[in-house]
Amino acid sequence: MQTFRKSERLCTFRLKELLFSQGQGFFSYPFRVVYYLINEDNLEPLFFKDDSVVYEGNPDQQSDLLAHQNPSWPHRRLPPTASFYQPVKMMVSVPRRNFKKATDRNRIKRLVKESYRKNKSDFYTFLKSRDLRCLLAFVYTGREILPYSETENKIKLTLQKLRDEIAARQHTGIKAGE
RNA sequence: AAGGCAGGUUGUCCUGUCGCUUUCCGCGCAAGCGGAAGGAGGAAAGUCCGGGCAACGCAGAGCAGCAUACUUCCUAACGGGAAGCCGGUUUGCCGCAAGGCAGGCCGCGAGACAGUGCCACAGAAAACAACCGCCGAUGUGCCGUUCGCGGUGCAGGCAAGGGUGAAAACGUGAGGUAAGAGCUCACGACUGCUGCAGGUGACUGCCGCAGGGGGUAAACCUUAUGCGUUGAAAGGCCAAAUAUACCGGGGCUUGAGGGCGGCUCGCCCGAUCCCGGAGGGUAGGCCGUUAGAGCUGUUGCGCAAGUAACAGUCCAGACAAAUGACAGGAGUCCCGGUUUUCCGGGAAACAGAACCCGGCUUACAGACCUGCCUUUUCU
RNA sequence: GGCCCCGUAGUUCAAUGGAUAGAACGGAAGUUUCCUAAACUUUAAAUAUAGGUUCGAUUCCUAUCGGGGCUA
Repeated sequence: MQTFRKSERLCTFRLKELLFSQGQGFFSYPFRVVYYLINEDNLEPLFFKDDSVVYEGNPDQQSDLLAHQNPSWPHRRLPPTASFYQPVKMMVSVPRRNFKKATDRNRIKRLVKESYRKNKSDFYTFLKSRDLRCLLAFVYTGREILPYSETENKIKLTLQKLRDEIAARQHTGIKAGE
C-alpha cells in the first residue's frame, strides 16, 4: 500500500538524536541523506534502563480515566510513535537558511513525502528480506524548488543509491565478522 | 470609452485516482480495517497596541519608571474607530493690498507669562539689538555771520531703509515729526480679559477694555490621566526516572535567603536551609484547547463608528507539528493564427493556523462596485 | 510561541542635531624596478528603506526591511 502513516514517520526526539549522532550519511543532490540501521534488540535499552525499577502503581487508582491519560500505565511500553510496525522511519528537513518562507518549506516537504510514499515499496521489501530496520532523514540542501516530476526522479535515484550502500555495508560487515 | 488616484467586496470551480488528519459508529487482543461527516487566511504575517485567561501570598504605602495628550462619542479595552473643532498646505473665486470665503489633501494637535538648556555658519546683534544709515529739534565745543541764523563735531535721539540669516519684534495706506516709530487714524491679522448669544464640548460670532521682545517640549521638563510582573515553554493532573555522590562559600532567632519582579518602608515565611561548581535522571500522556465581546440575516435607534431585539447556525484543532500529488474538464486573462465561431500555447497573486479575541501596519495577480480627476468622441 | 539588541566605504570601527560624514586595512591608477615586494603620490567607494519633527537629521520620533541573540 502506498500509505505514509505516523508510524512510518520519525517523530520522536530520542530516535532523532540517535540518528543524527550515530547515523551514516551521503549526498545525492538535492538531498543529504542520513540513515541508521537498527534491530529491535537494541531499541529497548534506549528508552528504559535495565536496572530501573518498574513502578507497579496503586491498584486503587486504576480507572478508565487513568488508563486513558497514560497508555503506558502500569507497565513500561514503547511510545506508539517509536514502535517499528513498518521497517522504516523517515523524516524530511528543509533548512530555514535556504527557504525563508514557511510556504516554500511546507511545499518541499510535501513533495518529498509524496514522492517517497509512491516509491518506497521496493525499499521496504529489500529491508524486510534482510530483516533490517532503518531510521532515515532527507535534508533538502537545494536552493530552489523542483517540480514534482523531477523530485520523484531524484527520490528514486536516492533510494536506489541507499539500497546499494546498505548492501555494501552488510557485505563488508559479514566479511569483517569472518 | 480609456487612463490614474482613493475606498470597499471578492480572492477560481467541478469530476476521478492515490494519500494525510480529527470526530462519531461498527469490527479487532493489538497493529489496523470499513463507513459517515469535517479540515488554512484576509491578511493565518509583522508582533506595534488593547483585552480575556493563568500563576506569582491571603493586607499595604511612597518614590522611580513607562505610556498617552484638541473635543464629544463608540467600545470589554485600546496608542483603534466615527463625527466634529482648530491649524497647515494646495486649487478656484473676491479684494489695490494686507487678507477673506469655498473645495481637496495632510496633521504624535496639552503647556514656551514655572524653571533650565540649545539656536552652527553668516550677521552689529539670536534675546533687554544698533554695523551701514537717518536726524542732530534739545544741550554744548569750534568756525562763519548780514546777529535772523548757517556749517561741522560731540552728548544724544530713531529703528523707516540697506545688508545677514530658517528666524531680526504686527501688515497695507495715510497723517505726524528734527528724523522717526501703533505715536495717531482707517482697514485687516493676532494675544489676553470682561460681558452677551450659540453649542454637551473643543470652539465660534458680536460689543468693550488692555497689549505689542522669537523659535524649539518627536530637548530636559510641567500638568492631567492610566499602568503590578510574567506569558500557554503560563498553569493543573497522571505516569516514568533518579544522587541531598562530591568540592567551595554563607547562615541557623544577634536571621542567610525568599515572598509582587527597579528602589525604600511596612507585613509575612524561614533552617533536612541558601548560593556557586561538577555530576545524575526525565523530557510519554491528559486537561488548559477551541461555543466565542462567535458568525449570518431581518427590523428598530443613531449623521456615523456602532448598538438593541428577534430568528437561524456550529465553522480546523495539528503537537519535531495534518490540510497534499497527479490526470481531465469549465470559466477568466494574455499571445499567435483566424479575425463571427474556432485552433494552439501560456498565466493565475500575497502567502500556511500553533491558547483565543478586538484593532493597527505591511504584502497582494485578477475580477466587480462606488466616488473624484484628466483626455478623446457624440448629443 | 514569547522577549531583547543592532544596521555607517569591500571589511573593522569613529563622528554634542551644524558646513564637503573620518581613520585603518583592502581595491584601482601612477612613480620607482629588468620584474615583483616594500615605499611614496593620487583616486573611487557608505549613513538599510520610507515618512515626519526641526532652519538643518548618521543622530530625535514612527512604520517597514534585514541581521543577530536569549528563553524548556
